[in-house]
Amino acid sequence: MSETRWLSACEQEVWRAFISAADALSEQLARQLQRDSGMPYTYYEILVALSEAPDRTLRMSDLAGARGSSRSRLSHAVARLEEVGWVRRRTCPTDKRGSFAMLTDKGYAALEAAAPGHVTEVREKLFDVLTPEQVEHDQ
Amino acid sequence: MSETRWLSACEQEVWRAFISAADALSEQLARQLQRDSGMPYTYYEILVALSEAPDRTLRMSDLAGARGSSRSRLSHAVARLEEVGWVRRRTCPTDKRGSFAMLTDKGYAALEAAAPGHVTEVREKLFDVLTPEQVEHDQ
DNA sequence: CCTACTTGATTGAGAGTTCAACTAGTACAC
DNA sequence: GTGTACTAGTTGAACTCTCAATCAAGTAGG
Repeated sequence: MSETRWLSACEQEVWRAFISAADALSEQLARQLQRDSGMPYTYYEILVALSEAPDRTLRMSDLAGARGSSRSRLSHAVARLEEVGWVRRRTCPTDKRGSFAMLTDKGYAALEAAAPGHVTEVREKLFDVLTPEQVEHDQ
Repeated sequence: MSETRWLSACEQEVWRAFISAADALSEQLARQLQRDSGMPYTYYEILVALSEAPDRTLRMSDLAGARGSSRSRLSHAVARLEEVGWVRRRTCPTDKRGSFAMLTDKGYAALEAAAPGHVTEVREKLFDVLTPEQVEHDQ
């Protein structure tokens, strides 16, 4: 146990500004999605990942791995998404423990409907408040 | 309804990198606090805000306003914090609708115990991976 | 073969958040 | 003063997330 390296006043300021800005941003985006499209941000991410996969299908573990999500979280989420008919599960024929999640047409439609509002929000809340130099710098 | 201004491939990359980094960071910090001190990050923020207030006391609405928290969330949170004895409520004598939240000695002790681990995590996961120039730039 | 270990995924309980009521007290106008 | 609107805060239900436990299926080692 070494001594704690406390933050200087300046570091604390940077830190608090950063975390509160980041939190505020992701909260606003989550709220917009929930309000306008009835889905949490994490579900949107799942739909996006599936929509970009071949056959709109991914193994559960790959889907969990892609986002930093736990298996358990994903399992609950996909269960919910299956309830609303946006995703369907299939068991893997070669490894019977495994499970595929597949985006349904209905799910794809839901994603298509949600995307414009979300992208617009990302623009307004992130890119429109950054200068092009800042974007370049972040890259 | 105007046309959606979609993100360019480059913008999308910046955006995804940003959001996943920010999420990963705040998740790690939240996990560390929960694991080592048994409190969620939002509760830690409440304790910090109270600890910095005169008499370690704040009106509920001020406490909610300081962080971007909803009244409801704060109400539930303070109820929980009262259960574990870290915070006590007092009604406001001049406005009987109002309510004060006050950090108890036990709550202050819990905060003191949690702080070193949290600050160390902030250092390791944020400042140690940034160059001083980057910190300066962010400021 | 058969036990032991690992892996893919699910389940359930407990906790925090949100949204929409709802209570109670204050302010302001007529 | 009395009705109306607003403000402070709480409550309950629905939902998501986490953690630990569990199950089922594959993989080794003897």
